[in-house]
Amino acid sequence: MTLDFYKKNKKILLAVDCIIFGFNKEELEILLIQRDFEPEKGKWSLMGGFVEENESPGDAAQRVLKSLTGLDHIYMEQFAVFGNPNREPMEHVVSLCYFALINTEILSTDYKARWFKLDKCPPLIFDHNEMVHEAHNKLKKKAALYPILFELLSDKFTIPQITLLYEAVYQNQLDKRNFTRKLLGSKLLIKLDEKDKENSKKGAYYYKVDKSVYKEKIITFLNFLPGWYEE
Amino acid sequence: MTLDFYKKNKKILLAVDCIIFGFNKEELEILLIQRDFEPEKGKWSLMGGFVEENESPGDAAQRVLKSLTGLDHIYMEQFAVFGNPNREPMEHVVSLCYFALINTEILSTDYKARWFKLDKCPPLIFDHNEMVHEAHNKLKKKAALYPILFELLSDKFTIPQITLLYEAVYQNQLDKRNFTRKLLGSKLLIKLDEKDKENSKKGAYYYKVDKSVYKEKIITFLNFLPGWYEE
DNA sequence: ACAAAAGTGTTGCTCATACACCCATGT
DNA sequence: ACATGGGTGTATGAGCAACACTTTTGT
Repeated sequence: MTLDFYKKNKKILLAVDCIIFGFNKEELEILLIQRDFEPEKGKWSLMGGFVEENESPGDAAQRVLKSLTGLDHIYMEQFAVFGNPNREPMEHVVSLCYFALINTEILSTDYKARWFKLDKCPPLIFDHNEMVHEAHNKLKKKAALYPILFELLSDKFTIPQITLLYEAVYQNQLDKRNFTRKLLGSKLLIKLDEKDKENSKKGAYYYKVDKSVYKEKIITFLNFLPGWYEE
Repeated sequence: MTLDFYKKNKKILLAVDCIIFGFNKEELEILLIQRDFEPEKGKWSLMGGFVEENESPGDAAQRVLKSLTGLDHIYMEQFAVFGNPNREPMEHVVSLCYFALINTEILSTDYKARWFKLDKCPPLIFDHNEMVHEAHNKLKKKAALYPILFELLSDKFTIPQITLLYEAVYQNQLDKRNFTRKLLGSKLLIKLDEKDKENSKKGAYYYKVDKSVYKEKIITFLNFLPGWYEE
């Protein structure tokens, strides 16, 4: 074999597709776009794009995320590959799937995308519904061990808000009292002086994430949800 | 945009690289090949190949694994993407990384590959050393929650053998007494009548995996190694 | 008899769950 | 005053780490 080894026609289309999660204070949502080109024009779809010659797939995914949300440095993780030769009708496209977590509030809304509640997701093109389902599963597994869900919240937040977030992600009731204790025990939160008085009479203190601890914990097991099993 | 959208020259080379783990009764090993073509001819490398037009990346990885080991239906998992534009000198190649677990004993040895102890891995081409390192990390995380390491053992095995395996993977001493209890408590093992008398005077009973429980547990958390933290 | 490895019993501790209860405040 | 949601205290039990101890058998 020679250098021609590389020249044979083995190149294929490589795409990235992004499952963008957001949290609207009550439910987990994903950001979808309406396709404005064929095939499947007009149908809802994940945001995606092709990996260019001179970028890495991770860069491609960040580029796609930025083009849709205007945001940089989004938390993002590659979690699956969809590559059946017939998954798209026109040609064999291998897709690298990324899930991303963004704080909805920062998002400027002049882009032609719409938030959908995860459990009211419309039919999507190709195998995108399956991707969404796998992304949610992966998110649940990851977030049970790593405190990544804070990426979905603003800089300051209350403990009831975090609890609602976990309940939305796991579609499960939590004992708010015990969960509060676990959160505080994690040493991940810094209590602020301010209180949120909108959602209760007593008011709930705002907290922020201790970034130094977070950086540590995000690469270490934490196990926020013991006793939670997948599927 | 039209169908020409797909026609633009966005195709790139997509490869799969396989980190093949084996266990020689004492240490964790990986299977490497000596490259017989340029570039980097003669240097050690992971086994890899390009994804063809009409196959999925998973199929490509199984094809690569079979071509090197002669084995079908190998346990395998995609765990990373390496795709920096300059990771290979000739051209941009995006590589999907799979780790695989095989039982060394089944392996016919007439293939031009060699087992290396994980901690005595030679310098490899490109970013392959980094891939091996990430594969090992991923294996540790996964195996702490799922009983996948049995894929590395023969159909029957003793508890001391499993313990050695876990010690090799985590490069850590285990309390054999407590670990024994945990293994038996998992209900994953079926005790056989036969004993292995070669490694001790008393002899250790052989066990086999209860496949029905295994199928269940392999998709559910088990937490074989609580208190083990990554890195 | 003794060494050496397999495997069991027991204890103390941590931590998750369950739930009673107090706290702060708007109406 | 009382309803409402925020938050703390405390008892129970499961499971893990530590380690003493028994079991089996080749020499």
